[in-house]
Amino acid sequence: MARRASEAAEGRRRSTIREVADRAGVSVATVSRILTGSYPAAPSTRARVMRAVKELDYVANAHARALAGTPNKSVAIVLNSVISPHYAHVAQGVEAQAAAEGRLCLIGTTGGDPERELAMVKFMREQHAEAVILVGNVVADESYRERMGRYARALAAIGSRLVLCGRPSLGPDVPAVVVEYDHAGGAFAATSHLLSAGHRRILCLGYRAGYTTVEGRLAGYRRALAAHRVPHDPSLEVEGTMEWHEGYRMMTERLAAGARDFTAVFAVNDLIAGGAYRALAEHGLRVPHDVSMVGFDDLPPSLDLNLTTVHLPHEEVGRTAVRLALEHEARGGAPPHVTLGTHLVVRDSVRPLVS
Amino acid sequence: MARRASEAAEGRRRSTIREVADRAGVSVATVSRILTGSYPAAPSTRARVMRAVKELDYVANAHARALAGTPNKSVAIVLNSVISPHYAHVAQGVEAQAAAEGRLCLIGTTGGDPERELAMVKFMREQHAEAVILVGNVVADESYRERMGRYARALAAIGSRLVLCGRPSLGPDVPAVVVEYDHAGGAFAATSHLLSAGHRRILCLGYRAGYTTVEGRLAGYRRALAAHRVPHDPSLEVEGTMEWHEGYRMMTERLAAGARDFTAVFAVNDLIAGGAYRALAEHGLRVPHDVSMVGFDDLPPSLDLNLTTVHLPHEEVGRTAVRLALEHEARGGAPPHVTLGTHLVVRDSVRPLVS
DNA sequence: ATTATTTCTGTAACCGTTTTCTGAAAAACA
DNA sequence: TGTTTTTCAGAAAACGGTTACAGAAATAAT
Repeated sequence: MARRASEAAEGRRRSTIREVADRAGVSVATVSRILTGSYPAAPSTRARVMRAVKELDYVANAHARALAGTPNKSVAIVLNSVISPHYAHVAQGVEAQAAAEGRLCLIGTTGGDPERELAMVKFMREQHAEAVILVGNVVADESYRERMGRYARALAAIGSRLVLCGRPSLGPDVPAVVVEYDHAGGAFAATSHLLSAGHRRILCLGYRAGYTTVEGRLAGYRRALAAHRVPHDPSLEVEGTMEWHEGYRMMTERLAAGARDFTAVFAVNDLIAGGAYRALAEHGLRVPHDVSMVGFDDLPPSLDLNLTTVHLPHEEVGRTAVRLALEHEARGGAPPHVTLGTHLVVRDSVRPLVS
Repeated sequence: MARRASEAAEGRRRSTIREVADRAGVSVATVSRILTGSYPAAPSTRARVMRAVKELDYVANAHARALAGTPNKSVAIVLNSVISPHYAHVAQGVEAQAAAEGRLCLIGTTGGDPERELAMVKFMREQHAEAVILVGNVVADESYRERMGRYARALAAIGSRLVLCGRPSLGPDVPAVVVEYDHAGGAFAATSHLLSAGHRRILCLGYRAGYTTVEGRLAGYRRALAAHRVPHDPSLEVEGTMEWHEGYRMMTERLAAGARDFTAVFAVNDLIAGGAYRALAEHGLRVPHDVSMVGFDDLPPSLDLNLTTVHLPHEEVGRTAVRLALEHEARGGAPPHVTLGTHLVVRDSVRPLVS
């Protein structure tokens, strides 16, 4: 009994190409050639080899194969978490494009911790990933910037690529492909939409310093206000993270605090919008009848809430990241930097302000 | 110019342990020992080696390392798609547990195609994954069953594990770890909740033959009806896939077809519930005032809709899958089979029926 | 029947590590 | 100082494939 357990623990060796060769009565070279299809073999030999493969349930050792020449093509994606719908959609795009280009997809998460992200990049480099795709926000201090720069250059030196996805470049000395969204443009459009409906007191939910995507969205919000000559009121910008319960908290606190001093809400993402929506409902306030609202992301919750929101091409960003990285790997030159456009999806969460 | 491009295309070789050794004036063995920490080295030697490593930006080749002994610990997850929140949560659990146990996480998607799933399993076997975790539904015919059985046995023979996650066993001759949900139990609870509120005409949205999770949920629905001695009416079971727009379609068609012949809805998942919700709203019907509703999954949309639903421990399933697979790998014996419980989360989408 | 081709298969070097075995130098002891 | 023990570092053999090179067998050409 104990023996059986330890036997299982060790795990019997998997069969090797040599065993296949012996069983088929040929050399390992012949087996290799037949399996990789790199050279025509006599039909009878081929049949014998295939039979041996089947009988032994042989599969090649990807590590050995990678070592010997045929590189094991793969692409790595590193993100905060898989459960955030935004990241999930990007990951889906990456995976799809990677599969389409015959690449395996390695995945790792960081929980938003820059240290873990750096460790992941190093790890993926060991795995010989052809591209390491970093998705989403981090707060990047100088030490981070410098170390990530080293990694980027090291990757570039061996024909691999660092890709920054949905975040800005780290500077000219950090050779990385960048695929960004036009956060500011989207926020400008969303806020303008509210302003055009006559709203002037627009609550902005989800401000947070250091997070570049949020900062971009906030900038768009402010620019729109300025363009409509609406004075900027800092008290309308509420700080919080990009989660449902934070949206709920921010709105609940605001309503509890006293007078309702806004007629519309710009949420920096749909999750926040969802939480705020519920908080409003609990205070008997309805969207869009009592309060207008726009979100950002166009992820599933906005469909349920019938929310007007800014559409981001999540999957396309993932696909583009992979495509550009592999193209650039082949072509060389300066790493491309693209900004993908956004557009407003108008549903039914905004009403003209009647005063 | 052309030269520069081709130079980039080839990608200069990455530095090897030999180059580090030469630069530090020691042998490769010493470098290896210092880097793996497998043996104490003299401080001065150590310093020289570390400096060389830094200067060359050296990282070990994971493939060579795996080949030479230290196996490259990894766990593979294979799922239909990453964007489905359910799969995303499971994937998160898998990734978290894998990281906690010091494993890399390989990921692949199949789009629900059994052939692609089989190919993925083979592929992951080549990569020496310690566990291959299959998540979610497939329609399994006899040929699939037989081939997957072969793979499972081949994996078992080398001390690796096949894990079926959220789907039933393939039979006693297919050695696989199974981590299931109690779909029927959850559906029983959800339907009973509606029945206890006095509802008798309960629409079941999302029936689909061959999909085991759906079949389990449907069975629970029927069992609850039987337990309350409510006659079974097949016309109340509407066929559709598990997506938002399908929920919308099913409900829209139902309402367009004529009389409203139900007072409550049991959606086989929250996405369907969300779509149905919107369709109801467009017909001026409100949840829960006019129609009661329960969903299944307890994923984000249910929070936005304030939906009473069946909670599934998605992440826990992922974590359990990894944990059991690795434990079993170490211990041996018969592969474990666990069924994780569910519970009803009561929010505000059900009202007692007043007749 | 020879010779010249063509087609197929075997031998062996190599990919970049880890690790066992062994030897040299340094430290501890007498 | 000579001997024994301990520390540290090197040489070389794996690991499991691919592939350049060369040789044998089979076919085609003379």
